[in-house]
Amino acid sequence: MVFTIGQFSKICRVTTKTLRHYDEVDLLKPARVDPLTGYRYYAVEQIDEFSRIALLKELGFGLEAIKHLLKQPLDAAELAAVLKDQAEHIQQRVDEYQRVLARITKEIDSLQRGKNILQANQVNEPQIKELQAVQVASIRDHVPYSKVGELFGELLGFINIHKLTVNGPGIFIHHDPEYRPEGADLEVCLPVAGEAPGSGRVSIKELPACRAVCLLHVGPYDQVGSTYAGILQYIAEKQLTITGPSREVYLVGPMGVPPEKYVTEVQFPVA
Amino acid sequence: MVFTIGQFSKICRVTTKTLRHYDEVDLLKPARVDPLTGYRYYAVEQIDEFSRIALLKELGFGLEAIKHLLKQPLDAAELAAVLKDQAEHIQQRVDEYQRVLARITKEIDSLQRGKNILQANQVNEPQIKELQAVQVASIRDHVPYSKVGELFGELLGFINIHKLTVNGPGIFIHHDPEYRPEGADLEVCLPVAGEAPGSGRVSIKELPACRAVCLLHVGPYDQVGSTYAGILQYIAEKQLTITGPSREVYLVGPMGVPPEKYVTEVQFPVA
DNA sequence: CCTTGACTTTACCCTAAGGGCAAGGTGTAT
DNA sequence: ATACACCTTGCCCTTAGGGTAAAGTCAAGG
Repeated sequence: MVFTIGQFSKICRVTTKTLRHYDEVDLLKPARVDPLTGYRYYAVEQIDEFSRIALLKELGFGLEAIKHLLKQPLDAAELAAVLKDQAEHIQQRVDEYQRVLARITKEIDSLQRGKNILQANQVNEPQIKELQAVQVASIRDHVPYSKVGELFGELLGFINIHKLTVNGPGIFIHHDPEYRPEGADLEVCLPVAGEAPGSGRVSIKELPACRAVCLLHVGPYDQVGSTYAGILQYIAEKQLTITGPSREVYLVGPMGVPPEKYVTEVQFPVA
Repeated sequence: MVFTIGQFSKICRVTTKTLRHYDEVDLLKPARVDPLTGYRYYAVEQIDEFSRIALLKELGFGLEAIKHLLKQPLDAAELAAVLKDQAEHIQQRVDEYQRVLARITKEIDSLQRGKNILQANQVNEPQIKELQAVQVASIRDHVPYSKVGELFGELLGFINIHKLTVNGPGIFIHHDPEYRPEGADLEVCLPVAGEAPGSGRVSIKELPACRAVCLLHVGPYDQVGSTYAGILQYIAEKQLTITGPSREVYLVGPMGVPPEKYVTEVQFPVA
């Protein structure tokens, strides 16, 4: 008993296009292909073969994965492990979407309180952001501000030695509650990927996620004061509470561009 | 204040590739493009423009949708409606994935009871399927079996007149509890898409979803008896209860192929 | 003035799972 | 012989960019 592709597609309730695709990717080859005409002919047993593929597809596997799963037979325990793994992947997807849903309802909410998200913001309006946790290499020390560049150099040396990868802009944390012209309690951080032990002055740690009021500062650092003032005024207006030391993130920093082009984001953790 | 694409990408925490892509699809064009070099230059205000795009993206909108959303300003009520609509779409995705999750856990379950899904089935082993609900045009009448072809012809005429589209194989429902050689209580159905009133003998209705024991029958109809026997034996073995009239689905039917190539699926609704 | 290195440009191919279409060959029935 | 349904390959399309290459541009240092 053998079927043409059209008949087989009706039996399996799929399009011929799909069957040709499966042929092409070696997932389900026809039992016979006429060497003269190229016509594909499928055998009855392939109905079952197809239905196993369809089952795996309903479980969310990709064609490549299905191919491997069908290639060599797994015993029940192995298969169960694969399925559990798959379930985890799907669960991650679900979690992602549910975060998105939460964000949407939050936005609808704030919309009804009169904030239209799509309205253009004033460029220099502070914004509340949810900062994500990030792994960094960091050095904390009491040094004058002018030495900050050297600390970043030290970090880069450490990162090179330990073969880590920098994956984000430099961060500068201001541990002093008030301004102190020299010997301030400073911490410089570079986001890194990879594992390494801290050593000497350098430690590997995680900057915790937090909510923060953020404001971009464009231009040289000597005018950063007004940006701080802007944030602090915003915090006062909204009656927020500062919950940690402020950070500066060097988005476009002193390498390669003149000071007027520096871009720094100033962040104050708040609740 | 104006930035090159690299600087702007750092400020916005996004790759240059993405910015070029947004340029290409007219989502975010640089404030100025040097006509000689093609260099893109972005203005400070575009940081805000970008952040609105990023926000919408976090809400799960596609780039095309974002473009339309940003093109003409919506008021709060309209925007809220759009967001609710979007939330519904996302919710559908979540539901789909959760159905998949349910299927996976079900399969793990049956795996632990010793059924390996990936094992090749006997080709003629009955299977339990969840049949989906489907809208059909149908005629029910007491006629001899030999007139069934004419009933399908009548349905096709109706479908042509009302400009419906057939979107599935013909279905034949056996309303008699036992065999009756003539004047049996038969119903023939064709799955259709579109809306139309029933008229005369033809009615538009929905075949309800159900669980059914299914078995393929390959070959001419006069040997269909053994297929019925196979199903009924299976039902008896598994101690299932028949919950409705049996159906035959004409997967590869009498049009264009000789009787030995007919493929029919026999289905018995069970609980 | 020249070189160097960082940065930028366009252009092409890739992703997953097919959908749509066109031009041309094939099978079967009348 | 012809009509018509069916089959073939081939090409382009979908999302949101990623990767790479070859070549042009920018600013700084010698």
